[in-house]
Amino acid sequence: MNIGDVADLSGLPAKTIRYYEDIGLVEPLRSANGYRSFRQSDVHKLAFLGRARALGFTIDDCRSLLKLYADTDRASAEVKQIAEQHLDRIDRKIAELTEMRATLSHLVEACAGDDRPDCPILADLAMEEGASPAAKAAS
Amino acid sequence: MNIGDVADLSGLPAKTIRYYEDIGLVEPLRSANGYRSFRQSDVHKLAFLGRARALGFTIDDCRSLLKLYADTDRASAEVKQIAEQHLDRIDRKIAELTEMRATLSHLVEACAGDDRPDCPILADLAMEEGASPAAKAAS
DNA sequence: GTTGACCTTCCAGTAAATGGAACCCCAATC
DNA sequence: GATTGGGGTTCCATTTACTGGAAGGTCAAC
Repeated sequence: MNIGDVADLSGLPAKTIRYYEDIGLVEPLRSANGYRSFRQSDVHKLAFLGRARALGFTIDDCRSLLKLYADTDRASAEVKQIAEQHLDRIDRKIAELTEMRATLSHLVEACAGDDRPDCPILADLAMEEGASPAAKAAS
Repeated sequence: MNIGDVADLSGLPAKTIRYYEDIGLVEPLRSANGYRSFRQSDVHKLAFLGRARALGFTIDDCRSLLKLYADTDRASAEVKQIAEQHLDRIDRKIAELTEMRATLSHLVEACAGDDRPDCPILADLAMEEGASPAAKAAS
């Protein structure tokens, strides 16, 4: 199978598939004309990668997950550990974004958003006197 | 003031401050010995940048915000628009992460995490028969 | 035989820093 | 006076995970 077909099947852009070969995630064969020639197993692996990436796993995680998938003697604990660590990363990120969101939405609400120059958002960023209480609390 | 002092005052690493000069966010003077010489206004600007970055604004947003801050004839609407767009970005990101989190935590819960090889996480990524209902629903 | 859709490689760029090497400056101490 | 230590300087490479684009080879069809 050529790269275009695999792209369609796996949902990954051809460019990304080439990149994945580059970094050693897949190793397609080559046809006589130099075209990459993908086996079913390559397609399967790429789809696996697509789903892992969609869940936010890093490429490094994907590498480990693929290795574990190939190893029928694996302990599910190893897989679970990777997933749990990723879950932690996600939770931390969500917490961070939620905090940003809270501060930012207070500021946005406080801003008139008209043609006058007075702006609590800028005032907060500049730590001016009279900036939002939230800003003062955080300082 | 030298870069080290400014780093302490603004909370930004010296390396980052140099980077910000590189991309034109600050323009410190230079002393005779070639050292950067920061004015109060530079320190203030850097602290502003630190807070804007902490709220997740992009460097490009920061550039715009600084420009607006400097322009006493600005309309607060312009500031608010930048902030609202950023709020949207944050919301989208949170939504994305929340979805990942949901799927992933289901999988993690379903995984025994012992020394046996059977693993719903891998099964889901590989779209094997018997993978989680969530995975099937998503397909 | 030439068009058009494929495919190839390689180089550069993205966002926002960060790490490190090699080297300069300055004050204090032996 | 030499050296040590803690600043500072520049420049280059690396990070993450691709993505865009240029220049060119391949192949089936009209």
